[in-house]
Amino acid sequence: MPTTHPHSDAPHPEAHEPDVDERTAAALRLWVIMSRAQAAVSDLASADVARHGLTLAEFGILEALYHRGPMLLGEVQKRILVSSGGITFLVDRLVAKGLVERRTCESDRRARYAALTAKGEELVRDIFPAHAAVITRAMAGIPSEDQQHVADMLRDVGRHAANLPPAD
Amino acid sequence: MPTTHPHSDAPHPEAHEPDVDERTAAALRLWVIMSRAQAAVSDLASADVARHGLTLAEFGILEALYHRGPMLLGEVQKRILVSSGGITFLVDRLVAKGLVERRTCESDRRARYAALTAKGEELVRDIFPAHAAVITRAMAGIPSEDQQHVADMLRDVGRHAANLPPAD
DNA sequence: TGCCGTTGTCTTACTACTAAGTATTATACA
DNA sequence: TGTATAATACTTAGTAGTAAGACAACGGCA
Repeated sequence: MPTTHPHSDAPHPEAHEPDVDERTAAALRLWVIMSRAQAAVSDLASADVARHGLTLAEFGILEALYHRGPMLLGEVQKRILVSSGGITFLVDRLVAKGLVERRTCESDRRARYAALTAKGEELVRDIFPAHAAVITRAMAGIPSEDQQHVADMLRDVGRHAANLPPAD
Repeated sequence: MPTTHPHSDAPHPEAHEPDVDERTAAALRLWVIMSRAQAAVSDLASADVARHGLTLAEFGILEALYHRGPMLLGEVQKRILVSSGGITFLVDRLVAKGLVERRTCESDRRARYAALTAKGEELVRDIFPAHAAVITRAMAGIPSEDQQHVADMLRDVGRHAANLPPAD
């Protein structure tokens, strides 16, 4: 017998069938799912660092400085994917919190380094392990043995997208 | 002979080795790569819809309404992943542009539907195919035959992250 | 019926950024 | 050398959102 749902799933008369080929439909589905996954993990990570009064972007800077040592503002900017004005603003905030200091660059007087203060270093040491654990647990949705492979493919997506003409 | 790089890759004295196990390191790498891929595709998609004076969030609403028909604001909100205030604001903007209209709900006088106007419908019909093509090309970084599999895994990451306790 | 917790939208105040342009310094070249 | 171009950080103004809460209406229950 034909089953009938309590909620009608007949399409609304004002709805339109998506008329795309299966290849396109698969890409669009993947794009939506990737965005949702990224947003979900991002929310989780944000909530985690927010407990310490930090933005995800701020934490990213601290972590980069912790693991790489002092960096030029422009280098940090490229790593964190933030605008030029944004990096100035973020570093300002971290300086105000006493976690980061600016240093002049001997060989280029335009450039400034950002470096962790002792307090900043201590903070990263304190919160990094738990933060890494949160991310790791979220990412456990992908089997450990597949993670490298997925990462390789996603890296390719990033490269692909970055090299695509903005419009054509 | 030992090759020497022009740029020293000796770690900076103020840098710290990340002391995490390989499993954690892999998860963190994947997280960074996923974020970058998402950001790159998002930038591309934003630039594409910006040519028509739209935000990505605005386009998402239009597309959802086009393919599903009129929806309650709350439904749209869940689909677009935006705050409750945000959906009001976004729909306001789309109404101001003449692309969307609000309709009252017969059975619940609190609720409002959002529905495309003729102009909105025409706009989606105009720009959706090219937009889908942009996304598809970016996503081509992942071989077509792997896309379904990757989508399944990422969906799991999203579920994982959403169900994880905010902090523990 | 009248109350109470819930739901759906909207309002207000705020925030974390971006975009665009400026000042300064470095670099390449005639 | 002097000049044009590029790179680096910063400034200012603006924007797309969020968070918290108010208000109205619904639905269950005594």
